[in-house]
Parts: sequence; structure tokens; C-alpha cells
Amino acid sequence: MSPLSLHRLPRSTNSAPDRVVETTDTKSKILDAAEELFMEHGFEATSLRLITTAAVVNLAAVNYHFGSKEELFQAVLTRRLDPMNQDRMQLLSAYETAADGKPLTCEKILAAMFIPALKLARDHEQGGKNFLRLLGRAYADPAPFIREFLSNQYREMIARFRAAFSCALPHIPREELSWRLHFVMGALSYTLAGADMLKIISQIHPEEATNDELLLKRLAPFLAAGLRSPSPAEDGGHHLFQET
Amino acid sequence: MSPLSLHRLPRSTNSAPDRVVETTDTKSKILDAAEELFMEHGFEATSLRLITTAAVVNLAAVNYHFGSKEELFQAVLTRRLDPMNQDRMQLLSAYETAADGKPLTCEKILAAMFIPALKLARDHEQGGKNFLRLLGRAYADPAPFIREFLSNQYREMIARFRAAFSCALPHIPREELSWRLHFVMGALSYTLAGADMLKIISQIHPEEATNDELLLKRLAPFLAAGLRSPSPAEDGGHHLFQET
DNA sequence: GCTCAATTCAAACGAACGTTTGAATTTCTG
DNA sequence: CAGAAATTCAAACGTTCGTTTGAATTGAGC
Repeated sequence: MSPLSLHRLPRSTNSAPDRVVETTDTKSKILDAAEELFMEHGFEATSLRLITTAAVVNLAAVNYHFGSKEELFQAVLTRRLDPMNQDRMQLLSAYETAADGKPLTCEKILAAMFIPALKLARDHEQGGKNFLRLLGRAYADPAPFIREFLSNQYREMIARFRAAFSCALPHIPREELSWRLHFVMGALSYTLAGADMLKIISQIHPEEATNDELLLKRLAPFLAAGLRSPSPAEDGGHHLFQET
Repeated sequence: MSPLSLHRLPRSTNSAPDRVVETTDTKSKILDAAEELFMEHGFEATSLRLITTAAVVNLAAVNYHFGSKEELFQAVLTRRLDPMNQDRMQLLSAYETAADGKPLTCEKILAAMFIPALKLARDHEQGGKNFLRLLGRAYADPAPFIREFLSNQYREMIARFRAAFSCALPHIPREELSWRLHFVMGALSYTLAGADMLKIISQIHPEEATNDELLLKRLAPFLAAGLRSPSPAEDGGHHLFQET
């Protein structure tokens, strides 16, 4: 409540992790347990008691190390989301310099978005394989603090990729392109969050449903075709939605 | 707790609403308030006290009329979802008989999915305009009872539309088609649930962002292009995701 | 070995939650 | 109008929540 209710800071700043503690420290144990439980039950339905019990840590440790449940959730997200978006932008820049001024293909730009996500999906030693599903669910969470946090985390990357798509698809009006980028983000996040909805569609082999790499390899061409499709402004203006 | 703790049933069955009560009855007032608040805050974060206060109704009325908070949520969904999916299947059948045996185009099948959704989006006298956003968020909710409910609600419609797409796109393998149908559902639900994420993409006129009709008219051609794109099995097998 | 700060711990806090209860009230029925 | 059923109501139930507290424990530096 009081504006100065800062939680106590740990002894050593995390900026210099020279010596790794032999047993994983409390902070990491909490982050790992929280990542899995938030993914499984969502933010509201996951209690701190569930998290601290799974992490074999005292209940008060969360408020001591992170300040509050909301700050813990943001820490869980930022631990992997920030490096992933940095990777995405660096990869896009690498593609652009390799292309030597020529515009990139849609597939290449989508690859710059997907490959860093795949790196997390493949991450089995680290606990990163759960993270994409948690992220996909956070996209749809109505909590204002989550929406504002994601908005700030994504602003720079989205601007960067919109510019790239704008160069790749010069004949698509900027506003139409914004919509299509929105659809791309939607299909991507829904796909990453899903795997439960797959049971509805079914007819999908279970061993494939958990393979995020094959999943994204199918998604990329699908989205590229949509991105390249003729702009509604330049086609005949079909009346798709005429009633009856 | 006890297996016989059924809530008392209302006096008149709802199957014959011959005489409408002059003032909207308690049950409808609860459903309307719950629809809006569930959309705004999600299931877990919306308390029954918030709902009953907004509906100007006694707290115990929810458990009396619906039995529990979970059953109330299902009632909110089924009130509009069930008729919408019925409309979708009827519209698809009407298109198919009108085509007289010839396969439908992707746009036509997508229209059968979108037009009933548009009818809800346009529904301003009734409170249906909030429903699509609530539905989109329910898709991503991890609560098991929500997932199972939606799975049952959608099973018949999904099977119906997959068969239609299979006729429209005979050159696409069935498994690939299941994936693409999954992407279609993802982009659709995310788009309908969004409008908050639009602030990230931005560059979209606010007055358009709330217009679900324009939104779906942009989404349909995008998805149709993706659905029609060559199957990965029949293209050259590009190595999109080669590293660097 | 002492000191002091960082961390852990058990316990409790007040608030909010979904649900239940039993009486009061309304509404239909005979 | 009397009686019964349906509905509304205020109040409380027991539980769980996020957070706080203050003492116990740990560990590095002098």
C-alpha cells in the first residue's frame, strides 16, 4: 500500500552471476515452479501456496524476492520473453544485411519470428519448453497489468517487423498490412497456446501435436500465403458476405 | 458436496416462453451482467458479488437459478453459442444444396462460419455484441471445465466444416487440412478476442477496431489464401528454418 | 568468535471468495 | 381467500487468498 513498500533487495546484484550456487537458489526454484503452474492453471487460479509448495520453499519467499504475485508473473515472462524478442530482431537484421538491400521474402521474415520461438520449444534441458504455452495464454488474459506488460515488451519488436513486411509487400496498403500482422500474431499465439483445442480438430497424430517444430513449419507457409494475397483494395470487391 | 445437492428448479419450464415478463426476469439480468463482466475480467477474476451487484439482484440468486458459478458460466456461453453453431451448419447446408453437388469455394465455407458470428457482432439491441470477445477468451482459458464444455459444443460443427473443406480442397491431405483448420480457428478466435492487442499493432483506426464486420471481411481473404496454398508435400520442400 | 546483513521460517492478518441457510416475501393455484 | 410453491433476501458459513510480521537461521567479513 505505502509507496515505499519496496521489498528488500538480495545481497548480491544479479548483474554478475560469476559463481553459480551449487544448488539452484530460491529465486530460480520459484520461477521454475511458477512458470509451470501459471501455464497449467492461469494467473488467477494459481495460488502462491501452490507455487511455493511445488518449489519446496517458504510461502513468504515470493514476497521477499519478487515483492508481489504480479511482479512474480512479470518476472516469469520477462526471463525468457526479453531474450527471445532480442533474438528475433537480431535475426531479422542479419537477414536484411545478408540480402544486401533487396527486400526479404515473407517466409524469411516469418522465419525470423519463428526460429527464436523454436529455440525455446526445443529447450528441454532448461525449462523453456513450457514457456510458449504460458505466453500464448498470457496474450488472451484480460488482466490489465498483463496486457500493459506485454504491450511494452512487444512494442519495439512489432514496429521492427512491420517495417520489414512493409518492404517485402510494397503493394499492400499500410493499414491492411497492420491487420494481417495482427492475424499472424493471432494464429501464432493461439497455435502455441493450444494443444488442448487440438482434441477438437482431432485427426492429428498425438506425437505430432506436441512437436512445436513441425507445427510451425506448417504454420509459416499458411501465413505467408495469406500475407501475399491480393489486397482487398485491388481485387474486384467481391461481396463475400452477401446474405443468403 | 452431496451428490443430490441439485438446486431447486424454477416453476415454469423455459421451453414455453409464451408470456414474457414485463420487466426482464432475474435469470436474464444475471446472464447479461455475467456476460459483460466475464468478458471484461475473465472467469476466475469475476466474483459472484460483482455480478449480482451489477445485475441488482441478490447474491444467492446465482446459486438458486444456476446452481454454481461454473454452471452460470456455461449458461452464459450456451445461450448464444448453441444457436450460432446451429446457424453455421444450416447456412453451410444451404450453400451446399444451392451449389447442386459442385464443391464450394473456401470463401463460401468461411462465409458460413463468419456470417452467424457477424450476426452476433451486429447485435446491438440484444447484448450479443460482447459475446464474441468473451468466447475468444474462453478458447484460451485453461480451466478444465471450460475446455471440456467448448470441446463438446464444437465437436459437431467442426466435423461438419472439415468435411466441407475436404471437398473444396481435395488436393490437400487430410492431416494438413486439419492443421489449417486449426490455424483458421486460431486466427478467428484471437481476432475476436483481441482489440486490446490492437494497441500493440496500432496504426489501425480506433473506429475500425471496434467494427467486427470490417474485421472479418479482412480476415476471410487472408485465411482463404492460406487454405488454398500448395501443400508442403507437393512443393519443393524448402528449408525455411535452416539456421542462419 | 563476533557482528551484521541477508535469508528463511512459522504464524497470523484481514479481506474476499463461493456457497448455504432459514425466514420473509411474492406469485401462482385451487 | 387460503394454501402451497417459487422466489428473494440478509446473514453467516467455512475456506482460501495475498500479504505481513517478527523471530530464528545462515553465512561472509573483520
